[in-house]
Amino acid sequence: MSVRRAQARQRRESLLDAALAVFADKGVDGASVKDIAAAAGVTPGLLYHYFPSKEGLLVTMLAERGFMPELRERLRVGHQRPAREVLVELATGFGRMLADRADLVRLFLSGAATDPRIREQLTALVAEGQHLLADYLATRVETGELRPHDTVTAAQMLLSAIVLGQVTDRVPDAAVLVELILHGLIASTSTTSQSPPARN
Amino acid sequence: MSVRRAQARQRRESLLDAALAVFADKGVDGASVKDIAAAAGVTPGLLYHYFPSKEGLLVTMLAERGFMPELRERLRVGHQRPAREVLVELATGFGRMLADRADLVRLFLSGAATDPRIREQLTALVAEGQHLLADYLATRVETGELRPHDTVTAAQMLLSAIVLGQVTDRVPDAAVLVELILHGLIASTSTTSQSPPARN
Amino acid sequence: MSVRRAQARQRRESLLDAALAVFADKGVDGASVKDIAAAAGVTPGLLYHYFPSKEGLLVTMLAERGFMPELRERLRVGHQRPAREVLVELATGFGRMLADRADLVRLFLSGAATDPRIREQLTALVAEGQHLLADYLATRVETGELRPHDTVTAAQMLLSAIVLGQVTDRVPDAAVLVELILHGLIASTSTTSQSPPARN
Amino acid sequence: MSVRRAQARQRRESLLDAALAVFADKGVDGASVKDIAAAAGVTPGLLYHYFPSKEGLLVTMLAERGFMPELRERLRVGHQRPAREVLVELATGFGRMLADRADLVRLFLSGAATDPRIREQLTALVAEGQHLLADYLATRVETGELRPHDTVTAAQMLLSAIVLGQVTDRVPDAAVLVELILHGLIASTSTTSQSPPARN
DNA sequence: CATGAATGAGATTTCATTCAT
DNA sequence: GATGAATGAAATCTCATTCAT
Repeated sequence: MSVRRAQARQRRESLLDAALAVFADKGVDGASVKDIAAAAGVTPGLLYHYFPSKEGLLVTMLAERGFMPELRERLRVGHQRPAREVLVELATGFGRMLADRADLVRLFLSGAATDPRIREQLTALVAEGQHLLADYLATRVETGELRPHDTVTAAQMLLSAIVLGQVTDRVPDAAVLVELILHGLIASTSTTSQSPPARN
Repeated sequence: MSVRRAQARQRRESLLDAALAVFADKGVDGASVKDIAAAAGVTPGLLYHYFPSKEGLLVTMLAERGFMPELRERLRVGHQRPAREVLVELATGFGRMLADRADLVRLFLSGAATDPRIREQLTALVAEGQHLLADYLATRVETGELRPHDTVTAAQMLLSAIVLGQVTDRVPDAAVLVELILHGLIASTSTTSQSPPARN
Repeated sequence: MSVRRAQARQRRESLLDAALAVFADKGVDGASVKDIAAAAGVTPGLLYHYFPSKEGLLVTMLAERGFMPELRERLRVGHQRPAREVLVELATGFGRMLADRADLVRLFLSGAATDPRIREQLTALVAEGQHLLADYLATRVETGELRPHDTVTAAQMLLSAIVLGQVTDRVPDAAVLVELILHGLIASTSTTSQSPPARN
Repeated sequence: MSVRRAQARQRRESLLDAALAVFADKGVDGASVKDIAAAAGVTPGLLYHYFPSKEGLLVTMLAERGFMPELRERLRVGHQRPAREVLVELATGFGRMLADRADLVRLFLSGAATDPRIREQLTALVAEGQHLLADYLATRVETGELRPHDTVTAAQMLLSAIVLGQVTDRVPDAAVLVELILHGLIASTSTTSQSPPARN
């Protein structure tokens, strides 16, 4: 009985993986149920035992294979550590994550135009990302490391540059990016002289 | 002779317009050739007199209705005017342009995932945009208004924030954005002289 | 389990039969997929479950309904029996076979002009036919019944006359044909003068 | 006025040539009017000034570009010359002609199955060819060079071998072919022993 | 659980022919 | 004569989904 369950879960996972791969590769509309089933090593009919429809498979896949979990993990940075360190780390890691999951990135891009569900997820994703990063920035403002500023917009700037850089194959250098950002964020005039903007 | 030609050109334009409208409305895959032809007041067959395929129509439409011309116009900013003024103006205008043509932005992004020709167009677009803006920044560096810096990355940051903001419906405030940017760019008081981390 | 399989095979056969009938009736281009499906009592879509395309159906049909098996059977003649008897029998039977399946002959010839796979099949068929007949002739040379000669060309002559005769509706008389052939092949010396069986 | 006429005739010829080439290349159904017009360097519309329809163009082309004239020329052999010489010459020349006009050969083959007009032409062609050759053979019978025999079937054998050889890329050697034929036709008795040209 | 045969609706594309210019 | 825009009909093929086995 438990074996059955395990097999079943396995199948489900296979299908989700296959769905991600094939959707990313051919786009949501371009991918046929047959393609996905084949990629998962099953027959089309079986897909309908695990998911109600192609649509349902897409939704579930987005929920279970989405960026959210990893994104949260990655942005749960130590709020006590200095900004430059944290931001460079984050920019690097975030960029790498996007590169690692190029599948999903492509899918989001191609799907955002067409599919309201994907669009929604993308928006939520961006919102959450900005929010988490902005929160961190706010704590650094409180410590006095950073000057008061519109942290959400600042977060947006950083993340946007990384995401779009990924998409257009013009990945910016993390250190440079952070350096540029920081010189608009650090709260002092003369402080700067104490910390000669290095570049990793 | 000329009348015929003119009418033909007209038809072609109609088809491109219809394509833009219908693609934007239903997505590339969701839009049928029949839909587009109907929107242009034409039989589906005629579409193939003017374009080789649905895909070809999409590519051509993006090329001819693309942002390039307007982008160039908009970035051909007065190189003598001060940065803050110019950048706010540009951020505002650029953002508005994208907003006005949100359809196109989405089609570009989604198409880029599928069609290499569209990806190429998009890449060229981004490159050109960054290049033009970076050039302007460089002249301001020369005048001493801005400190030496990696102008390309700076340009990318500004533009990315606007574009992605558009896509995710989180348009940043132009003034705020520029203010943030500038505080890393302005060749302010004494700091800069001490730390001239240039690249460009 | 087996029932399903059997039914599926049955369907496939139906489609092949229908293809042969309809192609023969209307020509390859004149026959629509719809026609063939209808003739098989099936919806057009199903055809693509069994065959990759109309063209693929044609190729497969020619391969599976082709002459090869029967040809081999027919040419596996008794190598011990005298030439005249064997050849007349063969010419008659071969001609009859072609006549019975005139449709197939025409499809082969016309398809060979278009599809390389069909051309290949046809070439193999011809080669095999010549080879088998030539082999038989060679054994008769060894027994001394026939004089040494280019057996392949001789085989080609006989078979060509029958095939082309079929295509152009000018089927030659088997006995006459063989008689003509033999009088160049028989190793005798003066026999010929004794039996001048003319016609015309 | 005469210039116009000349140009018009030129156009017509171009179209016929183009039709032959394109029909042969793609088959009658596979060739579109647009293809043919393009191959002739004109627009589809113009084709309808010179011919009533695609069908009409085909018929006219077959009539004006058919094998008949050349075939007749080639078979109008000197009836006084000895058989071996004439037949070898003829087999060689005929084979070469078919090779030179591979276009037409292919068209006849592919079209014979579908198009009754082409079928008809092919039949007529073969009939005429056999007739002409048979007539020659008959005169040689009268001179005593050849023994009495079914000259039509003999002619058919020779021509079939050449035609099918052409089609299946197994062109037989003209000399060998004629040698084989002759040894069934020559009215001699002991000749055979004098010239036992074997091959195999 | 799992298969894969079957369907029906619809999508893209082709094409011979006509005719205003 | 010559063009090429325009049409309408049809053809090939795809696909999500269902269901008997």
